[in-house]
Amino acid sequence: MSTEGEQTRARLVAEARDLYLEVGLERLSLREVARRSGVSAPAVYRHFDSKEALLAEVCAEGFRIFSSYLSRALQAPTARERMTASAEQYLRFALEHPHDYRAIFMAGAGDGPRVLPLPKNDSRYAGTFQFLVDRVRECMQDKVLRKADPDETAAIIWAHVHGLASLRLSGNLSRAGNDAQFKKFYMHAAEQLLAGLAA
Amino acid sequence: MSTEGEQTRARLVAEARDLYLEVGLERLSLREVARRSGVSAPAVYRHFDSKEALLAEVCAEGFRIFSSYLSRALQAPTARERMTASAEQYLRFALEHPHDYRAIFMAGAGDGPRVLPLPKNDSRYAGTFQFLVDRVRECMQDKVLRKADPDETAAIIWAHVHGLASLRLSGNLSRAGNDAQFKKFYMHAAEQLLAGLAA
DNA sequence: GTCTATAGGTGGATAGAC
DNA sequence: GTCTATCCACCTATAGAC
Repeated sequence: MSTEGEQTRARLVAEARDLYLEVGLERLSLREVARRSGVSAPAVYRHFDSKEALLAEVCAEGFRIFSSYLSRALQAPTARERMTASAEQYLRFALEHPHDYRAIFMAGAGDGPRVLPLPKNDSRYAGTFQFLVDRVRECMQDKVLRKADPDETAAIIWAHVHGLASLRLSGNLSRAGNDAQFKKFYMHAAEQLLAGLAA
Repeated sequence: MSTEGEQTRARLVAEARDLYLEVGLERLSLREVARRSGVSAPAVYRHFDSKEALLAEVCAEGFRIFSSYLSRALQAPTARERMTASAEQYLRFALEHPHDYRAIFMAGAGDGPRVLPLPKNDSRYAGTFQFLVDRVRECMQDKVLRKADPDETAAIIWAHVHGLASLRLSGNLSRAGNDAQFKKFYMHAAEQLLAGLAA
């Protein structure tokens, strides 16, 4: 069971998430979140230490959704299918949750000014990379991929799917048609990449 | 020769650019640009209609630098070398001008809220894509690349280099070592991609 | 073309009553 | 835990004198 306080907290996170999906993290204000949640702005500070703490919750939710997409790829029977399914799920997440994808993988990082509450070296990024490395190792064991440094091969594959997702969300691959046509295109592209990496 | 007014205008663009390289476009304020330029904030409006107009100049400068990188690739003697040199110059630009690369290719676009003054369907993006398509056509004529839809092949290559650049700038390919090591890695990666697309 | 002064707004965060 | 009231910093942009 949940106390009223917990309900308010959950409401705040949900409304913050909705607002973030509308206007983006940078344009999200605590005042508006509070207004939509039916409480006053200062009340937010009874549940979160700062705006950043609230946004961290919003990001965490996005990451959980992302993880659920990736984990679906594990149900495929063979190593090769798990590999292609991972790429497909990754791109599906990007297309179906563009704001989350943007926040997680396209937002400023590195030496630029940080807007998001995701720390630069968040372990969840390493987890994503490790997931791909594991899929690559499986494929190498099954001689689907050529034996090589799994980290390097995983990086190449990640760059490939991230590049497709990122350019698509930026509107620079609009020539590829609608999402259904784009999906067909990127599965075709994935096959060509695998051909270059095949055993 | 240049009037004082033109000098002030140039000074404003230069200082805006410096500030943008420090704090990013979102955190750039006209007040600070004016302060650094040695003029008052309202004076900016004698040279630019709005903040956006000033930022458009800053972005244009980044695009000009980007173009100068790409054009260097045209000096290579063969189609295949022009192709790989294009990828190399693209990635060099991203590594040597990370803020510009971020502003041009990684910033919010598509359906998200726009921060930058670059319009969604700016012709300069189409120009970048066309440049790659031209390189691909050359390679197909020289039978370096397999005959296929040049647009599709160019998109795959662009996604590949953009993915590498983007993940690198996001800090997600830090395992690849320093920039020199990373450069070696991505030239290696490019070879593997070309192998998959080769005739 | 530049200035001072200011309008008019948004934002995060706090104080203190209840 | 929630409220009202408020502080303080910052922003873009304009008005009008010089």
